[in-house]
Amino acid sequence: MTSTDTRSSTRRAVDELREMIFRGELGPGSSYLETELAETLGMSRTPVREAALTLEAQGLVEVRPRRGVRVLPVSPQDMSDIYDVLTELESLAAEKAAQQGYARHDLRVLANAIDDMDRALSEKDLKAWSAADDRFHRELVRLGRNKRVESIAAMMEDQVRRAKSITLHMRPFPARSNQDHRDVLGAIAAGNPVQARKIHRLHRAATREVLLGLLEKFRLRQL
Amino acid sequence: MTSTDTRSSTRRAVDELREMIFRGELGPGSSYLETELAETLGMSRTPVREAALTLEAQGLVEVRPRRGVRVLPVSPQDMSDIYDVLTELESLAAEKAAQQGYARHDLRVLANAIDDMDRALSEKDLKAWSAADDRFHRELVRLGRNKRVESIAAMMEDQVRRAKSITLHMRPFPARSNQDHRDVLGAIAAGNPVQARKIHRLHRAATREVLLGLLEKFRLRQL
DNA sequence: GTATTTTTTAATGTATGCATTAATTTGCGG
DNA sequence: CCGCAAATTAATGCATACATTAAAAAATAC
Repeated sequence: MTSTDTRSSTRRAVDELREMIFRGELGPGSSYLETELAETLGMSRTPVREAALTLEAQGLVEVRPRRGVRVLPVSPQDMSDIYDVLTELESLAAEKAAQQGYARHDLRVLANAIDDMDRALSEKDLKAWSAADDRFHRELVRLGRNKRVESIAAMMEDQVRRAKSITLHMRPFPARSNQDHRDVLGAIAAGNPVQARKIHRLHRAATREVLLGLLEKFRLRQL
Repeated sequence: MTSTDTRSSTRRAVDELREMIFRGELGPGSSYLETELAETLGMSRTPVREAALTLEAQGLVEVRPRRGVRVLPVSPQDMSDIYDVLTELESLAAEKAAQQGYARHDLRVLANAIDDMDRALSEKDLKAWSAADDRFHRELVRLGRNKRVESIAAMMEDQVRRAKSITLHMRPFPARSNQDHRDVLGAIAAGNPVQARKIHRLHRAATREVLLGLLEKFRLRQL
């Protein structure tokens, strides 16, 4: 574990800081000095600075001269903006995926994710459901075959990760959700781009409403 | 000019390298060692490295260990991907802008850009036309009031900047284009989100087709 | 007690040095 | 001559040092 880590220090810093942010170990809104972080990660400031710049570009932190690296909190407005972007880009991906002429075989990751969600739901395992849901969305985007969409969607997902995991257990049980997933898969398999886009857009819009409603209901101004 | 530049070296490096990339002084596909760039910019490697990371996150260069900083070329596939993203996000912006209830006054930057395009066209000044066109699109996105969309659209525009300026003079005279702009403006002023989205989407899709057609016609595989 | 200026502190921005290691060149056997 | 191994080169990754300067604290004036 110590000797076989071939990653550069900068890379390690990026990976570890990301995880710490996702786990909430670096609190949203709090600031950390380069020196502290370097100390924590057991390396010098140089790779930490480079990691901070990278994370800033990914929209996870803000580097403020002399005030340290600040973990960006996510407001309801941010959530709204991000889900709007995801809705557009994933709908595009669904449309494009339906145009690729994929065979059943190409769609099996998607199908498996749907099955996993069903299973997780029947076992009331929200965490597993959420993981499978992410897998579905990520694979859908991948099938759309647009590198920019892939990386932007990944960035947006990262930005809402904390907020999603916090609200996961407040959500109404996502029973209906999987029907949408099946319909999207069906439209893609049938090579129907218009339908794929339309269904997925509605699905995403619904998720957005649920999420934003929760933030409102529980007065979550900052995540 | 020397004493009043308050920007940090890293910031200067980012700005100057960006400009050099846009102007083609750093050729697409070519690589440059950190040392060379530092030499060129008259600073040490540290800020150059940081700038390179930033530019990498913006999708303008690729940092390859021991092979230097490579200016990313843009392929027809890239153009296609990027225009798809811009089409989606700007259409969203147009829709949202139409929902904001903007008064004539709020839309005057948009209106001015349209007038500038007309003027530029009548004077056959393509460069001025292009600048005004960019202004129109940037302002449209701004009016959509979504920070993520703003920054993503700016990134995508940067990535195609070189390619656009190269193909500018190969394009058919963009005479009809401004009617679309006026219609979008009209739909926003009228508070008609559906219409605004629809028109803008068609407008963008048309631009996309023209651009991709040009790349095909002139066999531009790499820009 | 509050506002203003001065002093102090400390975090950053940048340069530099050096070990590491990928890439290149050289040398050697076939 | 060609393929492969050893030696060399050089670009990077990282640590470190230090000047700069914003922020904080202290001192002073009001």
